[in-house]
Amino acid sequence: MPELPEVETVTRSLGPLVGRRVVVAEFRNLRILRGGDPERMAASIEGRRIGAIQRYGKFIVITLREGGYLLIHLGMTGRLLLGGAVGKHTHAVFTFDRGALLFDDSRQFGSIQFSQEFPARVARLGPEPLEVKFDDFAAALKRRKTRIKALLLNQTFVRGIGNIYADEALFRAGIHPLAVASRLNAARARRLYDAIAEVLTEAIDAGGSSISDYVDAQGRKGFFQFSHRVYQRTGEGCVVCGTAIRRILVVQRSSHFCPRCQRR
DNA sequence: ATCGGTACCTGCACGC
DNA sequence: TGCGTGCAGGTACCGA
Repeated sequence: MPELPEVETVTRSLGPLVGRRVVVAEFRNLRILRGGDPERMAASIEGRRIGAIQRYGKFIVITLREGGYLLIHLGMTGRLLLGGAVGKHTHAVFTFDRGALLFDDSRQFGSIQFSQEFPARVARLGPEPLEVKFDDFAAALKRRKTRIKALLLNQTFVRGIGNIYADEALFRAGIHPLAVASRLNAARARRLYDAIAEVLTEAIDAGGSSISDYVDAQGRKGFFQFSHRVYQRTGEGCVVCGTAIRRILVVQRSSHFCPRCQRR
């Protein structure tokens, strides 16, 4: 489900929570908790009010007005829902003075963490792809010998790009997923930089990609999946040249590309 | 220091 | 109908 555009959409849809006071924090599955026992965590959260709700890459950081931070990652299948029924995969429930927030995650790759200080996991991330300067992006590319697809997925390089948007950006830039990052010339670096900004902006405007069951906190689906040009289109014709889209594995992840538009 | 492979979990589509 | 296989938006950890 959630890469930068989806997490951005979810974060925006959490707006109604700002100013609400947490009455009860209930953790029903401890696997998704990071650091610390559930009782102490709940005690730290209960009674505090929601301040800013911000996205850093694929992380959501909720600042509590009386101190502390709630860090939420949606993993592959995590959802945050404003209200609704507790289900089989509901792992946390936050009840507010008005309304409730449920954390649902069938694969349990997501996580919730409380920390008094600004979370180190977020501090370690690379820059936002929509904020990084081209010169810094190009210079960082030059320093890395790994394949470009792997690098785009590396959250310490840029934060927020996942498998869908890596493939879509590489297609728009005409770059093969196995191209070596340090060997991309300035023109190709520029095309990639622009393609990343373009695809992420379009996807945010579309409310993200709803591949299976992704919805924002108010249950709304995104529709950027209808604009995917290569992702999960293996065997279908390229929208530019008609050549069949191919799928290969790069660092154990599916990579979809057009063998004609994205030459090595 | 950087890189690639693997583990972590559940659900679904598919072929037999 | 059921069973096995492969695949799925994620990160963290391990060894080379």
